[in-house]
Amino acid sequence: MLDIQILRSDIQSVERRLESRGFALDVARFEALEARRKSVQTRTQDLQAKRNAVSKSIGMRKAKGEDASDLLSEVSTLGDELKANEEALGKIQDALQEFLLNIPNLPHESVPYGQSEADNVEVRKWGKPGQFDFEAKDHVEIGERLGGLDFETAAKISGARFSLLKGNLARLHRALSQFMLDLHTSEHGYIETYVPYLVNAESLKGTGQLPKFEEDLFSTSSGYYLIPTAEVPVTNIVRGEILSPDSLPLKYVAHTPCFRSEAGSYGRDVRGMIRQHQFDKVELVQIAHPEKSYSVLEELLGHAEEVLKRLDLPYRVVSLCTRDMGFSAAKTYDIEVWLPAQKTYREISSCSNFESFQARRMQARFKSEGKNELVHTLNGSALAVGRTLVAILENHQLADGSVAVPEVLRPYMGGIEIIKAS
RNA sequence: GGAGAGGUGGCAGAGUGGUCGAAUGUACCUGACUCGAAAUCAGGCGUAGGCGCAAGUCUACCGAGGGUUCGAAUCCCUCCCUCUCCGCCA
Repeated sequence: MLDIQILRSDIQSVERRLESRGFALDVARFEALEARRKSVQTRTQDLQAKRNAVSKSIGMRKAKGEDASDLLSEVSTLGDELKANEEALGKIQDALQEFLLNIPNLPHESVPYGQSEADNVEVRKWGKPGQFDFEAKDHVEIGERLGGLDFETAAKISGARFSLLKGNLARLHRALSQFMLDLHTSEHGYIETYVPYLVNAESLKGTGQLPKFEEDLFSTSSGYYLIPTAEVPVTNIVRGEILSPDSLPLKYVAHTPCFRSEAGSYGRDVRGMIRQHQFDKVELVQIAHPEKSYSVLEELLGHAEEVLKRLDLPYRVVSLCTRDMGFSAAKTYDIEVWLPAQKTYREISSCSNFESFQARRMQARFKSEGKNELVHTLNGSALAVGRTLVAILENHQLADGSVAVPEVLRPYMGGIEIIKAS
């Protein structure tokens, strides 16, 4: 959520900056709501002040045993007008709140201007896409031949866009998340967390998924939502809190499943486990001092990249352009891993600085020289586990259809070096 | 799931219709005393918002949301959460 003060003071520049990300700010509507708010609020508060003053006098007279009937008749005429004003004010404030909740974040000045994915700017590349002296197979074929990847049974159990892993591939999947958690806790200084996978609407509003993106979420009959990312429960740890400045930055890591209904994505990535209703992710979250958040973003990005380096997976980092960024982000880097079968880089991580956008929704603050100031929130996948599994199968495949296990994972795999068909 | 007890400021804890944004204690900040610290004394010390150049002033907030009343922390309704006991369960 944006600070309403900047809409009041400089709406033109807000409009311009939002236009760069394809959002048309309804300036006229805002100004009309504000004008009405101002007059109704002033009137309401005047009436409240008057009522309070008279009521207080009534109390004082009654305490002395005096008659107060003149005051009672005086204040009774206020009632209807006050009630009407209070109701009107409530409606205006709800409308303003809804208006604000549906405005995306302002892009940081360093974000490249662009219309689509094609305008994202490559920041760096690491590793060389492997050369295969045989036809590189995709992960579906590799996995099915290894007997560890079974979409048909997953479809029977649940439906489309679910997967079933077995044997060494299931173990590899577990090894990946263990490895990632261990790396981030022991070398990068994150605190491991275990969090709820079902959350309330307030938390989703805090991180920006609600009210605008309800259709992307799965929900339960009892009013809970399944988390679309660990960002939601982990970031909401600080919702409504006032932190001490020396506790910053808070660094949390969580391994969770993520559930996305991906309405509207039908037809995209229908094959394989690239786009699923359920996938695992190891997520990094930092709660940072506003002055430090951009150096924290670089650091967090580096932590995600480190996973790929240790797994020996070629990748590149791109800075998302204005139109490609998510609703809540001020700046986002995507990490894309090389997939030999598709002969292209595909997203495997997304690292963002939300500045105070989520913090304002959550009222997450810290004490700064006696005053409360909003924190900045950041997060990044490090990494999406399912897609990492895909990348390993494809990049480390061997001519005979087996797959080499990256060295750092072998301790988690009971020393297995090669996954062969069973 | 059943029965009961609760939710008040950073913490503890008063307050059951009126001058209560809220006693008191404690923590914290400032000042005095001290070479310094402790102790003591004095003052300050919640959040969000409106109006105002400012000084300031007004409004709202006692788990959340409704209601009764001239007036609600206090009464009524709904919901959430915590604790105790029982049941069930991993």
